[in-house]
Amino acid sequence: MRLLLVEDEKELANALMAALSKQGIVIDHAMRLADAGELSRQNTYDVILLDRRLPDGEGLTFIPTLRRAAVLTPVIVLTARNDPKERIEGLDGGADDYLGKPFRVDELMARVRAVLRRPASVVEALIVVGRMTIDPLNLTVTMDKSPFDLPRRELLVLIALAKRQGKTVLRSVLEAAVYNYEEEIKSNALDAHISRLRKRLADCSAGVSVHNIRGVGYLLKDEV
Amino acid sequence: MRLLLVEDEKELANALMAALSKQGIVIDHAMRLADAGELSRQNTYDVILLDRRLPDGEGLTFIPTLRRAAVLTPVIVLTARNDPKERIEGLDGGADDYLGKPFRVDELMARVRAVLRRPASVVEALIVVGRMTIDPLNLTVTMDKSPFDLPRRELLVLIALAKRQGKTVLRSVLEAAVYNYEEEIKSNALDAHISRLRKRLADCSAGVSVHNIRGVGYLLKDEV
DNA sequence: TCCCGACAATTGCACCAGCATTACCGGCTC
DNA sequence: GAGCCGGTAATGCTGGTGCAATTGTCGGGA
Repeated sequence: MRLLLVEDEKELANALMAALSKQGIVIDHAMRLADAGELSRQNTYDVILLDRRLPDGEGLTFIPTLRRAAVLTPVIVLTARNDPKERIEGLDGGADDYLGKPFRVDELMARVRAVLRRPASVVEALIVVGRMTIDPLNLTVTMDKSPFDLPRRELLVLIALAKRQGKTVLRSVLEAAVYNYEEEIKSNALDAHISRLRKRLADCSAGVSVHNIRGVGYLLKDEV
Repeated sequence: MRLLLVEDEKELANALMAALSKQGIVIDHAMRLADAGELSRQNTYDVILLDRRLPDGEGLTFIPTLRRAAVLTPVIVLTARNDPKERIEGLDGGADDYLGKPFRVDELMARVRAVLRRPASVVEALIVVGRMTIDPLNLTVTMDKSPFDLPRRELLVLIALAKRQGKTVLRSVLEAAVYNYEEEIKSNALDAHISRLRKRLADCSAGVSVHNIRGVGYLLKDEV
């Protein structure tokens, strides 16, 4: 097994490397995000262990970078920043697991094993629907090849719907897609976005429409 | 999303159910392992939340039981037993995640989402009957490959029947499939749903029909 | 064969949760 | 301060669902 450790505290890193290599695990060690990026381009890892506080930035930003490069390796975030809010940020930032420091090496190993049990995740490609092409990674939409700008929240709704194009998306999933779990939604903000999005799509005759499944959620459909 | 909560502390269970059902999540609640087993046989869940200390045994033993029955639903263990040793036991026991009590509901939700991000159980069987294809996991029905929308309760009836296609489904089982075990039914609500479902299936000439076995239950049959 | 009681099917009705739309307004940016 | 974005709330609307009354069907016993 090959593992990438992104961690700037030398002591911890060395301890980990000592412990893990005893178990036959190959470890590459990066102290900075830049190095980590380089390494991950050159090698294929089974797991990435990622510290959040790094000399050249917040570790979490590394996850989107990876995914954009179609690297699906599971990421476990290791960090002292371990209150619930931070953990939620981490998980929703794309981490597969989140482990607060200090931790025991054998717990870490257990989590590594748990993460590896999971089947690999999918790559997200471009989604074509109606006259639109949607890039969920770069958060862009083009319409007949020319850029199509949307307000941020409407964009997020559209992307969430497009990702499961033709299938119903639960209302709660949409909410999760549009809102940080901190900012809770009062009132019908989501409905308002849907309504505005619909109007916009209709105005441009985008070739798609948003349908409602009462009591369940919404779905995006190609128009016939 | 459908979720099985296995937890014997009523207070916690109620709080969770209140919070989660607001997010459009359907929750079934079991207080004992035995009930959990029964429920998991009758339904397909997206996630299982599992307490360890249960009146009829250690919760962890439930995981092998599930896997042996080829149920791949991810399991998140919730428990007060939260020292590292216990956590390792949990994760190596097959849990996909492990969350110590007390926890915040939004952290739980974040972990649920993290676990669901993997498109794991795509393996789930689709049920084909007549011109319809029924996906009991996503609660969707397609008819000749185009989506076929049904009211929620009728959908649940149809799925329950389809799962035992050609075999009789007890009236009581149907009721359990459609209603939370809390909300009891007065009158003949179930009959009404059956009636409406029949009408709808006939109108679309779906190629299936719902038969009654007097005094016992109903069954779904391919039309000849 | 007919009758009767029990169970099942159907349908109209009424209620209300959930949805759609729109106007308004505060905040942010340029 | 003009304009866009986005959250809130008021309003009207719709469709799903529970209920009950009515009608239909089955099957056993006289």
